[in-house]
Amino acid sequence: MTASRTARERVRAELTREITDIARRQLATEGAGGLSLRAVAREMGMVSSAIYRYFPSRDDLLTALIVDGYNALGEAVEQAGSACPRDDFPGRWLAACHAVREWAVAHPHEYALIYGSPVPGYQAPQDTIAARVRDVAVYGRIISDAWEAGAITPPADHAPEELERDAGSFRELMPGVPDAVIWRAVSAWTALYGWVGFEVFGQFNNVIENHRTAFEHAMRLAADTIGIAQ
Amino acid sequence: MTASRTARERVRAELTREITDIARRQLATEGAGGLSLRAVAREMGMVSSAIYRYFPSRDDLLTALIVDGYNALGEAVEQAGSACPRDDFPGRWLAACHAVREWAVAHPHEYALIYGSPVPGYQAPQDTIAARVRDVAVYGRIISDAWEAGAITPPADHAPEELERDAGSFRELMPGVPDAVIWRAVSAWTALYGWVGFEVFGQFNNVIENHRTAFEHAMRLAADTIGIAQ
DNA sequence: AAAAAACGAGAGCACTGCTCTTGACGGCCA
DNA sequence: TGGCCGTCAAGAGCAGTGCTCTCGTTTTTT
Repeated sequence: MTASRTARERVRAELTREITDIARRQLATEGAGGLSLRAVAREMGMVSSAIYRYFPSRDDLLTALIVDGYNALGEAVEQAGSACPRDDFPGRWLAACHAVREWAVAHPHEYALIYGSPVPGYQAPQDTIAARVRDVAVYGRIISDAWEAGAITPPADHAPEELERDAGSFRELMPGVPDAVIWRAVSAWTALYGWVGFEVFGQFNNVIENHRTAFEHAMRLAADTIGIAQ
Repeated sequence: MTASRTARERVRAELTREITDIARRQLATEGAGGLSLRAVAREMGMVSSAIYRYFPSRDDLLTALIVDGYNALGEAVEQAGSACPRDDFPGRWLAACHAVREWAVAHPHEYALIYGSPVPGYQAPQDTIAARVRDVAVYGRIISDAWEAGAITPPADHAPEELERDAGSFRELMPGVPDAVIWRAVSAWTALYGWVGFEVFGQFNNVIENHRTAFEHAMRLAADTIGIAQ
């Protein structure tokens, strides 16, 4: 079966990959709205209708790029997290934060695709949910590791009772962690992506210059909120 | 001069307003990408080229909507902030937070326009910067009021020296407030808009149900970070 | 009343996503 | 080896978009 694949399926896989590569380049320069199937076809020397043999619609091509984006971001965060000693929880936290920020700054349009406003008329298919949690899983692991190791000072407050059910999805990512810490982690999470979004989408233009330093300071404050000893 | 205006300029103002109204409705249903000059013209019973007498390009129409959005959001936050007793700083903070969240949930596409990923190829003109700071000015005033009243516990840490210049823009919004508090406020600010963005853009779908309660809890934690006594 | 400015309508250009049909090529079974 | 079926690129075409230009008409100004 591999023999039969070699001929046709191999060139098909190659072309599919070439399409996504060109599309990703277009995405990086023009943004999601400027992604044009016809332009991709033109750059490949194909006629536009031929692209539809590989991607049934523009949204399908976009979906492929989104999944790639999730995986690329997730991989960057995973690598950063695993580069630190396992018991250096502040270090792992900061490394993961820097990873997502640096990836986002390097790939602003791809970041916009996965964490920005949803592109109009586009509905994320189920294929994406597997890859979309790779980054948050890293944060969850850091926090549950830290809690297990006693490196998180238990907060004085506790979460509102109404939120007991809502914490369910997060408990799976942070097993054993009490709800009060979970909600503090969620809050830090929103601060992280809120900052990155502000920076990538230009809200900090002409306001902040030392982006990295300011970001790290903010993420230290976020770690404080969680209770990670620094 | 008002007499001469009445004839032509009045119908012009009326038509301009009608165009933006229809465009805003289209924006609310289709999103920024689905905003079509031709569709607006069609709905007005005009021919598409006539629209260009009122807005030189699609981007200009979009800019008008963006400015309107900034003003609407800013007004909502201002009203919420002034509805509280002036010395109830946690109350003012929470009210302002709820205001931006509720406005964003009620007008997701408009929120996406002003706080989401920038629409491709669109460059925000200078006209917008006047209206864009109305909401953050409210936060700045709450915090500087609170600091002046001694209602903020001075933080133990201080900000990195490198960030002294970067804090400049924020100092104007929070006169008299020390840098350490400023950066805590910025961090809370990113947590606020990070949360709202997550909720509006669907990252919390199938994850959180009691949005309002969870949001308020997170904003209380943010107030803690700033040091606002609750 | 005459000149000037503003206006709506229409045609047209270049572009988009997408569909359908046509002809050619390549891998499979007899 | 020969036929056959599926896959493929190509082309034409449809409906839609932003935008430009011109042409009469209407309104304002001089």
